[in-house]
Amino acid sequence: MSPTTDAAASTEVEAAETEAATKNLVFVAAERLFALHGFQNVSVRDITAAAGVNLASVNYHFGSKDALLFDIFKRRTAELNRERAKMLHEANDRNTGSPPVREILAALLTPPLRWLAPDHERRISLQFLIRARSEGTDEIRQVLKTDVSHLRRFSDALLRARPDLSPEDVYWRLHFTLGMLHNNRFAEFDRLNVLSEGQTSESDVVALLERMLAFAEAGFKG
Amino acid sequence: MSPTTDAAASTEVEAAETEAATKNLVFVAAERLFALHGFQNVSVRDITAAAGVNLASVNYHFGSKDALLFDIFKRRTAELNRERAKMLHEANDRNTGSPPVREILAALLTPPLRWLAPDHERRISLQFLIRARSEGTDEIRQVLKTDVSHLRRFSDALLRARPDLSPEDVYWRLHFTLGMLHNNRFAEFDRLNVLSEGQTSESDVVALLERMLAFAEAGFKG
DNA sequence: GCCAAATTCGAACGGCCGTAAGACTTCCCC
DNA sequence: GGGGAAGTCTTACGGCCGTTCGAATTTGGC
Repeated sequence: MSPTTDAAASTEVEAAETEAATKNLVFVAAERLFALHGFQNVSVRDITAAAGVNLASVNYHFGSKDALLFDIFKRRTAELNRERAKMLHEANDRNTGSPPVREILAALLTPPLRWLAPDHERRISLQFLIRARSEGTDEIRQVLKTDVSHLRRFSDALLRARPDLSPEDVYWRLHFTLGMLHNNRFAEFDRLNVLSEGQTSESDVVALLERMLAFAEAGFKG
Repeated sequence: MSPTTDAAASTEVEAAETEAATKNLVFVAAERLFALHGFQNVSVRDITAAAGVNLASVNYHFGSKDALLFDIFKRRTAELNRERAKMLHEANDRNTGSPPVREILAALLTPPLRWLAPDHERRISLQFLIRARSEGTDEIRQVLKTDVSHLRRFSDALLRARPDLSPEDVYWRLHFTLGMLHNNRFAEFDRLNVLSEGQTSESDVVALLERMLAFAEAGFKG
């Protein structure tokens, strides 16, 4: 930012995320590059060049490249989980007793699929999260393995909705449902378009959510 | 192999794969390391050290590290697709008219899940394939996107089994089913064990196949 | 047993990487 | 407006990377 500290500059509408300027520039540029090309294929120099900041900024503001990745992962995961928890909570309020399976699954799948919409502000964040889940550092993988408190909310809810199922049944079906979700990166959509010879114009994420919900709910019905 | 060219050495049961000795050592070591640690995290030096061969072997026998990866990918993909095609063919023979959905899905899922068995010779190959699918080079991703002839066999079969479904329905549900499958790397199993607090002793792949088939079949029933 | 081709080997090259050190600038509070 | 903290900049270090080259060695046909 140029040294013009005019008071008029405060009229900019750039939302709340403006704590340290360059720290945020790095954060956003890194998230985008990681999401598009993968962690290992993006260098610190790529990030700082894209952000228009100095090379040393990453290590100054985040400590290391690994720590930067972990920072992005933690923040976006927290955001996504917050939206999911809110929807699950609302489903609980809407229903006396346990919500039906479909509403529980909707609370799990709707937030990430909303993010996936072409014009959504968090579209790149979801791509980042999906990638970080499989390509991330050992630290990230450790968190995914050990911190299951978030998922437990959903498995508990599903167990209450379907007390006839064994916990193992619920865990596996939840696992399958998440597999369906995590498979939705860009390339796969393309494959779909090739398979269907372009007959489908379904970049419409709402329709995709409906398909996924129907499939997963049927899987739980069995 | 030591220079003992005894005729008795031919009694070894090492199957067919013995064309160039070191070329195969490199192939096997690279597949294992790529599967366990990812393409980017394994150096040519790691591979040749694990294989017990000279550093230059990779470039001499395969041309480059990328070409080595692509070579492994091509061979293992062909093997897997061959087994799937065989099962689909047998399902066609078993049934007059079109095979039921379950048998088609079984032809798709059984081979990779068989490979996943703890003592199976191709266990590491499947981990490699799952990893290459998401972390591979642009060349691999290009093949996955454009070469859909293999998957088309299955979508065609499913369309014949369920002529009431639109092609789009079939494509998406097939996509979901593959997502369930591709999500089965090692780490995820661990998460399952944590979630279920160790109550499940289900490293049994047969039971996993049954669960996946039931879930996917139900998804297609809807 | 010889020769040419195929393979293996040791060594090194150029390049990009993450990170750190130190000088310099900006900001803010007293 | 002086001074210390916070941030930015330039520069470079050490290290690992994929690949290559020419020499040494092994192999296979005659």
